[in-house]
Amino acid sequence: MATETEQAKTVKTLHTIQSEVQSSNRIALSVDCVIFGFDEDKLKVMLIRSDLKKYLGKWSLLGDLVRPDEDLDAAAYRILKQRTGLSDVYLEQVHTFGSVGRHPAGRVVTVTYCSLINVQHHKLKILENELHWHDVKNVTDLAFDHQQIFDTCYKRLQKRIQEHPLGFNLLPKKFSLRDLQNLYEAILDIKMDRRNFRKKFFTMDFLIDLDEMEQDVPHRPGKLYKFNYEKYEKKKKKWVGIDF
Amino acid sequence: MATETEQAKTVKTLHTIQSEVQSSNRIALSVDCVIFGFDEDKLKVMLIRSDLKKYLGKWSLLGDLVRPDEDLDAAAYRILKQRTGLSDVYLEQVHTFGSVGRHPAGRVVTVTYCSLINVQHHKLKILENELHWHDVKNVTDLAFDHQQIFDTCYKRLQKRIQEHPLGFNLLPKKFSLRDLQNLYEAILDIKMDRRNFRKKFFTMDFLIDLDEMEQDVPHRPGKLYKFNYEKYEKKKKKWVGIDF
DNA sequence: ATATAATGTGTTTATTTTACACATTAAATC
DNA sequence: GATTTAATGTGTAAAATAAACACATTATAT
Repeated sequence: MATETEQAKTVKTLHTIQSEVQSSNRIALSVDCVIFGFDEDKLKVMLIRSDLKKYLGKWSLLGDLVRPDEDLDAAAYRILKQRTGLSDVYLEQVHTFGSVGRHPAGRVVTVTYCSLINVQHHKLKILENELHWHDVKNVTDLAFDHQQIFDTCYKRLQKRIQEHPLGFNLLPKKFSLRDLQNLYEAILDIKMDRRNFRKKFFTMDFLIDLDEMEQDVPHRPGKLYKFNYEKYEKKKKKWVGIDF
Repeated sequence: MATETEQAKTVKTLHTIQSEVQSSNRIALSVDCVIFGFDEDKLKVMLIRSDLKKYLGKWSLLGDLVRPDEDLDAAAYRILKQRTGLSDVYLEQVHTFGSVGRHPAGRVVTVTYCSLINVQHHKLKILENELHWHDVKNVTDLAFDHQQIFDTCYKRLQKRIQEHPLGFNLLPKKFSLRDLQNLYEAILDIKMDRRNFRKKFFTMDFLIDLDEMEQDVPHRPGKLYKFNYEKYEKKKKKWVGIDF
């Protein structure tokens, strides 16, 4: 750490000093997106092949520099639009990574976002660099510090899906309870009791029974549901208690 | 948003193109710290008076530009060391704010950190600009977008203190259960049942009974405890279930 | 028609949370 | 030094939630 030797001699607020917001103090800023999808009952992440010499052949996240006149979130949306063609997607800022040596091209601080998309709703734009979906179970040894970034985003997703109705962004509008359970089991990498899982969601009472059945399934079709966002927004939990 | 009109014509990975990590694309990057303390059974936050014309007289968070050769976390520790003199403090990155117009001096993206310190362990360095502790209940109308930043960090604290043993960073090493409950009540802004609160913490079994009593209290003294970090690290919860 | 492999449903038990009351202790007061 | 005071310290019953577990039902495939 560079802090130990430094002590406040002259103290100024950052916010008083315009001259410091200068070229010599500026840093390249990028956005990296961890784009999750759910397909064949597996959680997938979108990766692209790096063609930077140092990381040749390795997979990396999708990112780009933030433009000087562009909001951070807008930059993340731009990446998503470019790569998936989708505009209305779930997007959440997760963490900013800024180690001095994280990028071989120089100092690049990256703000990372987690995105959830419905793989049915988009067609992968394989333009170059082999844009691919990868099973999250096989994601290892990414380029740059992207493994760390991916791990952080995946853990965040695992946590948040338990507390918020994010998962529905990964499913079709109409889904069966089996689909939903498969999603949770894939993301959390656990098995759950089918009966208690159903009871849980029925008790929460945020699913709308569409009175439709699955089509073209090899066995007895299940009922289809959609998520009731309005009701959720009204009745969602404030909070709970102490538990660690 | 600036994204809607833009579609991928040429697609390149950020990470292939060194020339783009250039001056013209660089952005000023700052760190802002929301430093919390607990005193007189109230949650406090450290603020400093802004002397920027536009926000003259308003309170603002403590921050500074990140140096080109400095890790993000190191920059945050530097601020803390400068302002509190403390080195070993709880510090957690919370969110990065990067709206184009958020700073009057130009484009400044700020990575915000939440810090928890024990007010007993440090002496406030009132060097200039009236560095002060403020009751969080009276924090309104901060300079810049600092109100939004503060709100975000405070909410994060409220959430995390329920799931992780952060709170002990705000207390003296030895504390009574009453101290602990006052802390939780102050941070969460609720009242809790004293008996159930005790039962909760005794059941978790992370408190070490020091066989000492409070001194100089106006009524019956309570027992003193310290937090057992080792035991917590071994036994902490993996996770729970679906609940929203 | 039969076998198959899933869906759909309910009960029982254990655990956790909530609500609530009284005895105990040290300091402060008279 | 006896009394009052304002806390601490403890326990139990009821309610809500979570976990464990089994069988009937249905559409498809054979």
